[in-house]
Amino acid sequence: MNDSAVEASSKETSKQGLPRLADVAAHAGVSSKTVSRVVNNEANVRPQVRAQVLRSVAALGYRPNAAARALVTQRTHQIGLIATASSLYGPTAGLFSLEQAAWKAGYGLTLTTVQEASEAQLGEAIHYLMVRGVEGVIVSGVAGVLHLGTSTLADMPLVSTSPITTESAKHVLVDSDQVAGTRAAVRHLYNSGHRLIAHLAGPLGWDSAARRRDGWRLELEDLGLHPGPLLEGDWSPRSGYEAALTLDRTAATAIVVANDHMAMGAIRAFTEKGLHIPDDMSVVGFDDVPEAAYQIVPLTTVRQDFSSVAERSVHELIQLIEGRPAEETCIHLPTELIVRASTARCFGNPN
Amino acid sequence: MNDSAVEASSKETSKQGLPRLADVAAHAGVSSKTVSRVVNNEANVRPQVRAQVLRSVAALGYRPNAAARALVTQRTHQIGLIATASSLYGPTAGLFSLEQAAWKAGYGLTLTTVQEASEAQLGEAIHYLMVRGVEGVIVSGVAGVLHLGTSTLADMPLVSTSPITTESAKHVLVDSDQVAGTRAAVRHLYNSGHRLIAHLAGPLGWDSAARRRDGWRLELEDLGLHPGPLLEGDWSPRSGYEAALTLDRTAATAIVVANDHMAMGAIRAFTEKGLHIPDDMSVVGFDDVPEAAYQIVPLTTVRQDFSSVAERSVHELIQLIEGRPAEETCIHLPTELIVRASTARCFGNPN
DNA sequence: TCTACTTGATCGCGCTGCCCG
DNA sequence: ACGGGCAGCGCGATCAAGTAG
Repeated sequence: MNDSAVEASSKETSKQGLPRLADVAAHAGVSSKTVSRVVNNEANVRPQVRAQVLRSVAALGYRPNAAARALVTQRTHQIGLIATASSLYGPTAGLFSLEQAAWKAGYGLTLTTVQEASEAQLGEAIHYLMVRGVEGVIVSGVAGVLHLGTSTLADMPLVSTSPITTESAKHVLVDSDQVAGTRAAVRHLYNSGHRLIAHLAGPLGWDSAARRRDGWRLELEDLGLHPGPLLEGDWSPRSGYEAALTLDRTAATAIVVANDHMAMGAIRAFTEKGLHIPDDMSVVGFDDVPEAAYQIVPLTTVRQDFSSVAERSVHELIQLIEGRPAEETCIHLPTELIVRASTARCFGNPN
Repeated sequence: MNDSAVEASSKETSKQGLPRLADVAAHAGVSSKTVSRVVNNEANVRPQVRAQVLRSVAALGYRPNAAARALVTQRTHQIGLIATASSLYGPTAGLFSLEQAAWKAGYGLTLTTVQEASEAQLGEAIHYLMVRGVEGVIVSGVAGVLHLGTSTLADMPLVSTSPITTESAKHVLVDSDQVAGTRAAVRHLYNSGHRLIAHLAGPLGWDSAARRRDGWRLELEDLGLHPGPLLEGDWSPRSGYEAALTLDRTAATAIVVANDHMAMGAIRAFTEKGLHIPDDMSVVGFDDVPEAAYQIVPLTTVRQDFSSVAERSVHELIQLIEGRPAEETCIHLPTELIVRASTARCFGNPN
């Protein structure tokens, strides 16, 4: 049997039926303050007493009441997460890492969603979370640049994957290095002989989409090349398919796509048009979703490390919450180019 | 000593710097109880007074303190979500629907994760959530059958996508009708002339995987057919790829795969072995992930309506929380077979 | 006696429920 | 019909009191 059995014995009371500090104290024959000391791992309790209290805690299945504790300490150890309501791979991939990192650090996660990154919706979301007592906020996978007007909002520790206009020492950006990601993709294509390199961007209202486009353009310029056609999708496979259908086959020999799912749609479209991947068209995705490696044409892509972003976000946020100022306010984590079979040497340009 | 009465006419105080009920009361020139009435929309407040209080609330930017309120009312309007830590499409797809449904109903969502569906981990997770004051729990995307031993756990309103052994009027199952899903897939293949129909299952420790396998087997039996080979993966594209590699090409002309991502891996494997999809092998997936329609061979699959499952789950949970007993304890929502290009008529069996 | 350690009584966090005028 | 006083939810903090060396 379980020695820490959670069996409700007969005596203790509480409106919820859960045992309280006082019940443990009575059971252990000490004062409630002593129980509090033990529960909070304070010093200056005799090992004997501590052990006895611990035994009573286990016997009664006592758990401290978070509301009461929050009321008196003014601390909730809760983090709020604001996400855009969508099942995009990127935003959801880091979610559980976020929760686990928070959990390890002793924080809980309260989730809320917004439709768009307007100041109004963001403000509403943050207030919603403040009412619930969160001590900091992570904004993940939200479209644009964040504007936070009022002082109470600016005072809230906040980590975001999008840049924030508000001047505040309590705001930090943590994200993959999008620019470096598409730069690497372009360089890979260039080294394979491609000179006409298109880009299929995500919705350019999203900061991450804009930054991926910038990386593509910047690298091309550094290479002395003119940017190829620029298309725009909405992250969905369908939009990738539709955008790729509009691409003139003579306009590019390769395309950098802003995420894997649009890349899959694009490959489907190219295939329908009779182009062979990669011989007639090289395609690079972004994200490295799990199925990317197992497409009929395994996808060359830029891998993002979503867990690292999540863990770093939680880490930085907790620093902020606990009053340590951020050392860097913009943290870009590396991406990695994964070369598979959707890119090939371009023989049109034997370089 | 402390003339705490009327110090705060226009200078609100509180440890967090946030205004309290008493500050609003002072500002509006009423008692704090009256402010409480207004904030909680209680009756018996003159419109004039109500308006004045509302004005003060707005002027001070007052938001009620959730911890204090929870402490006294024993209600938090928080729902806990227990999920398995993984970025599987299914579990995450319904997540934001869950949050939005909860939000609409006036509840917040607290997230936690478990590694496996053991009683110990689940009990731990539920306790973690109880401490945080959740009034009900949704268990989503967790592997096996749930065993909840102790009485405090059995008393917690709980909605799950997995069956629960515990006898409790407060536990409800809401999920897609997995059995009907794979049954429909098998029937579709049968109607296309297939007689050798294999199954690539998810990890059979997962209840949903077991139920999908059952549907496959049951339909086959109803059709008077022997079940074809049964393979098992772990939901990942890689596992689908590896499992499909082991399938003897004479053993089946079609395969029902327990999710789309394994189906993609399987298609990749078949393609490598020189089989053409769908001519040499028909493949049916499960889920209808967004990219399924945009594969080079668009995937025939069984669509699950994750938002409906999520919304229904929240609905049922709130019924339970508010003391209305469940009318049904097992709710299965319909799935839909989406026929695309990965299945074709089997000419080996001209039927 | 003094110091170091250990324990307990009392109060109040911000809010709502009860009961009163 | 309307508004206010007061108690107390469960916990941690303060400070005083107790025990041993």
